[in-house]
Amino acid sequence: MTNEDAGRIRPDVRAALRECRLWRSASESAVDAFASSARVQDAPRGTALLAEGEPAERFGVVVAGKVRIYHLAADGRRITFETLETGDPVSVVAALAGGRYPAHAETVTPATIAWLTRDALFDLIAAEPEAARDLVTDLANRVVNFTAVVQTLALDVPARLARYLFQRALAAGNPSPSGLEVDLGMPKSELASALGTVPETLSRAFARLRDSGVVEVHGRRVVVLDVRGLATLGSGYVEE
Amino acid sequence: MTNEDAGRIRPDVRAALRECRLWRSASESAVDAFASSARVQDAPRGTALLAEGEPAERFGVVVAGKVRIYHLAADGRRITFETLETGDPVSVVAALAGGRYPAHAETVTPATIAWLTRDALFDLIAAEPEAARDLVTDLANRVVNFTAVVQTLALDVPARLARYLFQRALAAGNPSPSGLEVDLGMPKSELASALGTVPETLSRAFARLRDSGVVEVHGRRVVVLDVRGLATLGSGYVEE
DNA sequence: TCTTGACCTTGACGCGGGTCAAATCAGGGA
DNA sequence: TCCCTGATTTGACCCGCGTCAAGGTCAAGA
Repeated sequence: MTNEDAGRIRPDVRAALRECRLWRSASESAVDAFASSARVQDAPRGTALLAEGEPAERFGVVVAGKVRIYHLAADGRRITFETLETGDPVSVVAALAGGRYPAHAETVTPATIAWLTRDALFDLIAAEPEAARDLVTDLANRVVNFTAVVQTLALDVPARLARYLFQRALAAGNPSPSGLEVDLGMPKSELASALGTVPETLSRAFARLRDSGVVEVHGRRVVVLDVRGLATLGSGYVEE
Repeated sequence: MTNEDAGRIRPDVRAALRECRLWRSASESAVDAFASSARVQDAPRGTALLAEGEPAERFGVVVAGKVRIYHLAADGRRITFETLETGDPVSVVAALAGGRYPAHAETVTPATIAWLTRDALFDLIAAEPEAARDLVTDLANRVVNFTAVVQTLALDVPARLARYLFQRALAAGNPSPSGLEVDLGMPKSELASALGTVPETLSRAFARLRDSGVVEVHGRRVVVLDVRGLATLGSGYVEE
């Protein structure tokens, strides 16, 4: 780990902090002050950044690279909660809650992390009410998302996959002659983990969707032929 | 629903708002101002307070009674997220996130709810930085709790039950000759829903724990004979 | 062309647990 | 005391999915 001189803020660190949605409305000077308190870590791929159960004394912001947040179940199975990229905060909720880290974090690629303290963040929101509002809104959205995750886990795997593809198709689908084309952007084994299952079961789920005629699968590229059918299989939420 | 005159704050409403941990550090005057903006609803048992999917325009605080927060899965199964009592906030995260309610809420007993607006809460935390800190901490704790819920759902039902009984035994167990006695305080069918299962499976889980010799079951009263064994079945976390 | 290895797919099998149905139990009222 | 209603328990059955094992595909490299 490298300690940065407060007087010299790395441009990539400043940019990443500026991009972080937790304090989007904060002033430039507040972010700079914040950035100058950061401790920057450049880590190779596969580095354990923090371990579940440790006291949560600090939090991070991803400056570059990808970071995986996951839980190791008692039987050794790994549940991936999320994969973080530039500008995303790492374990900020644990640090704010003041307890212990509820999950592990490790780098998936070579990555740079800026580490900050809970108190620095409290100072920031005390000084800038707009930032407090950003932070509260973001935390509230996380809770809502977790609620959705719990609900999704009640669905079977094909439905979870359908819901995932539906969201991806709407958010990042490229129109093509036969339908919306989605690039998974990760190995299917990775997707399986993100959906809370294993590659074999995911493979069968893809086969089901293919046989139902709602998607075509070509390696990592998936063509959604029937968006509405996909939404139905994913149990509703056609709205919006 | 009854609109309260701003000049006359119902004492039970004031007390409930005062008790709410979201703004524990707020001044008396701030809470009174907040309380005077509340709209109070006295609802009989079984009243639907809000429905999943509706725009989240307001949030509530339970003044009296019990409120169940739950999700209806596509197949009609009901998943109870939590049961709220006096001083607990209702759907405050949805209101803060500004989206739609992620779950249903209904009264389990006759209940009184004080309804408040998102803007009133933002005004409160803008005026009182300490309250902002309370709110942020509480939201962060909710996220951590949800993380724990997701992890718990990865366990089988006997393990989930063991974990639940372990926590209850530590938090509210009465020493008795043979061990810690815990009163479930609800029908087993209710407990089954809270643990994400059905009464039949819960009954079998109790039978497993009984046959293992870690608990005795007498209706709603459970005597924990072997706290350590219970913790082991619940997959660890003996610490603390 | 022949490896080698990463990734994906398919089949067989077992277990957990949800569902249906029936038996049992518990409490309240006439 | 007897009956009725709701809660709880038990047994039988089925389905989803995780696991183990066996290919299959593809690309890089010798």
